Amino acid sequence: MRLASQTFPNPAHDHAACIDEALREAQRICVEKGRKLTPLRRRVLELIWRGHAPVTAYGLLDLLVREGHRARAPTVYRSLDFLLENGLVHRVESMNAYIGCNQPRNRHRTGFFICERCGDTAELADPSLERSIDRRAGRLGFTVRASVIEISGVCANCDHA
Amino acid sequence: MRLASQTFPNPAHDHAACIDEALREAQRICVEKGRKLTPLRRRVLELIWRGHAPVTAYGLLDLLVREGHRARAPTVYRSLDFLLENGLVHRVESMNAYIGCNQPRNRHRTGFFICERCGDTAELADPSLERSIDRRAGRLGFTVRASVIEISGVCANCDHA
DNA sequence: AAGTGATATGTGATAATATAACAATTCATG
DNA sequence: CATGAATTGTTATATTATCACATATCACTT
Repeated sequence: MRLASQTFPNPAHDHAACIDEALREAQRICVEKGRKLTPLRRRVLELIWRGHAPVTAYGLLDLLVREGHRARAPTVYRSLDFLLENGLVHRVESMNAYIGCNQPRNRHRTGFFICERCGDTAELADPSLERSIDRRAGRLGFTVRASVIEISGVCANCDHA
Repeated sequence: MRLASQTFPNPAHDHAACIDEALREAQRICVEKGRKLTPLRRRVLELIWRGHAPVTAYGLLDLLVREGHRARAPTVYRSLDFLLENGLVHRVESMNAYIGCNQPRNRHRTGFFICERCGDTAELADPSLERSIDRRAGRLGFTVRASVIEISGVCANCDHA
């Protein structure tokens, strides 16, 4: 099973399975890397995967506190740092928010299509987009290290609604 | 004369002329639109054009205060809002910073190549990049409203140095 | 020139996002 | 169980951004 679609999630998909697979995959990756997916980190990742929309750090903090965890900002940011380092989540710069990575084994340069209505976000590695960037970088003599590609608009689900 | 290059600025370029042209063009655009480029807004724009690297809002505030202006955060943000609305500056999401727009007459979707060493940034409208995004959006049934494309790395000037 | 409404700016407070610094705890390993 | 490394807790603070309301300025009318 794929972790998450390269398109927008079907509103009817089995999201419990989706979360479950994301957590299993994260666990496997951490084991392989010799990193520890502690209960806290695991819980934060799970909360991020609650939906397919980006969540803010303070949103996560709220969720943790609500469920009785005596957490503060640094706790959340440290977990996020761990998850980011290990490619398990991405930061959405234009929203100061975080979203689960759907292909954590690929050190890809991905882009996000973010729906302004429902918040749902599709992450995708688009080779033609990457080639465009690389070509342009080449012409500039620019060495690419990281790329932020965040496209906002309205997804098909919301457009039809 | 072009407002600013579509490539990285030549370190030897006449930056005073660069600023001057940006301000004249901004003035013309405001007149055409019936908007007022007040002394404050003009000064903020000028400070943004001090260099070719993005500047933060509080960085601008510092500069204003240093030159004796009794400014506070809202003053700066209001000027930035005006300049953004009128396409005279862009916000760089990945840096929480602002940079002068080099083609303020085009309602373009541009991308930024940002040098991590010197901060200098090249803004460019890349039709092939736009096509890639539009094609992908089309396949997703996604309606694009805005795009954030920010590529970080090392520019040729710094790479050779 | 004075009145009026719209626009712009000043000012103090606060919200939202993120990190620093140090203490306490846990955990793997010898 | 002793030890050091990694993780988490805790307090404070830095950074980025907005709100709310007061004041000032400007364009237009009379």
